[in-house]
Amino acid sequence: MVQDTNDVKAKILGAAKKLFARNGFEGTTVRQICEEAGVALALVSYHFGGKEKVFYALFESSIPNYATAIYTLQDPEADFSHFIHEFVRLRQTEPELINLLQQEIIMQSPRMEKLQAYVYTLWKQLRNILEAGRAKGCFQFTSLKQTLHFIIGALIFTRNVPALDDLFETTVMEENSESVDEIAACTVHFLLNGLK
Amino acid sequence: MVQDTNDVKAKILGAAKKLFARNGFEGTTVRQICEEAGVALALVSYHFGGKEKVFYALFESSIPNYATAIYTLQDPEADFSHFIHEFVRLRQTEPELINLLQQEIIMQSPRMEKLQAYVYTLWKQLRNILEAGRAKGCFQFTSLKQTLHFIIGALIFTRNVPALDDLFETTVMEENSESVDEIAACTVHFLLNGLK
DNA sequence: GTCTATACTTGGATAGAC
DNA sequence: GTCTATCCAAGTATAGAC
Repeated sequence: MVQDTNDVKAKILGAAKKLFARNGFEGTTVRQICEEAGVALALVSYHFGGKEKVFYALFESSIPNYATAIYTLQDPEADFSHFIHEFVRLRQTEPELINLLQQEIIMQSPRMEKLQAYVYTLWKQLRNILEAGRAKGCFQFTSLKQTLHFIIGALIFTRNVPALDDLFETTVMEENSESVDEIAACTVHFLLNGLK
Repeated sequence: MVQDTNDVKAKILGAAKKLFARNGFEGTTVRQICEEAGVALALVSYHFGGKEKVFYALFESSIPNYATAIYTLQDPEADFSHFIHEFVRLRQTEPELINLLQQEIIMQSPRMEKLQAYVYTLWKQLRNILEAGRAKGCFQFTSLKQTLHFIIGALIFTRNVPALDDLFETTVMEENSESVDEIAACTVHFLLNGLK
């Protein structure tokens, strides 16, 4: 596989990531992707075998590398903090991908079937941490299901939401350009308190 | 306007709500809507003037009636609790609508422009409550922006997510069939702790 | 007001030249 | 490997009968 091939494939993936995140899978056309990527229409089919294959290729490259951390569950609070930090980092690194994933989850799209495996291991870790914490007495909550929904919802909800920007128009510049670690620390603090 | 007209319009709205929530605006066809509603293809255009008008009609009926509560901000904790209860009730009453709204928000769809007004008043209330609580010292948080994102994310994230159901397969039946008030109380508890 | 049939547009995928 | 031109399926909206 020569260099040019990788260039084109990467350009298509980049364009698709941007457009899928913004307009959804159905709302994005192959023509848009190719125009954004600056390549001919036929190349999506040639390199990937169709629009849907491009979609899956987006996740195959990024997500599996993420959920590799092993949690001992000896110190659930530390594990929780680590998990949140990792997720916030992923969300900052790949906002479009998280955005897209969120769409597919709430739509219960037919594509979720193949994405399920990635997502499951991710949230299974979180569930294990929560249960270990409850057993050890450092977390208190009545409904595991509700608690998981709170946390996942708070984590996955995209930060780049113009519809919310209006809410900050009159605010003093108190919190612009926060670093990943600051955001993660803030998130851990909020969620950990919720578990008391 | 005779009764039959309302019946057909209601059937179309019901079908559209269900399908939009599940497949998104772009992922839903007028043919699907009409088939689901059991009416002829032409009637969407006849009664509403097109697919997009059906979409807006869905929100015009439900959302404005919601955001009418007035908050005095004398007791931010009580206001917060009331706000959460109202939202949880809305989410339980109109899960498809919240689902759809969430999609449109995170996609930053072109339709959000017309929905913005509804959404803005809703979250402006929440923002006011948070700021009042911070001023009075009953809420502590560093970033208003992050905090709003946590709460909105936790609230708006759909509860009916098959992709998450697998996470509960081995759980004992600890928390099935929770009532609206139970869920709301649980939510208030979690989020209020996060604000300490 | 509701139906069937159809016009018109757009989308995904491919054929074939280079 | 990449392009242009084209095919075919599916979409929205409308015309016209009832």
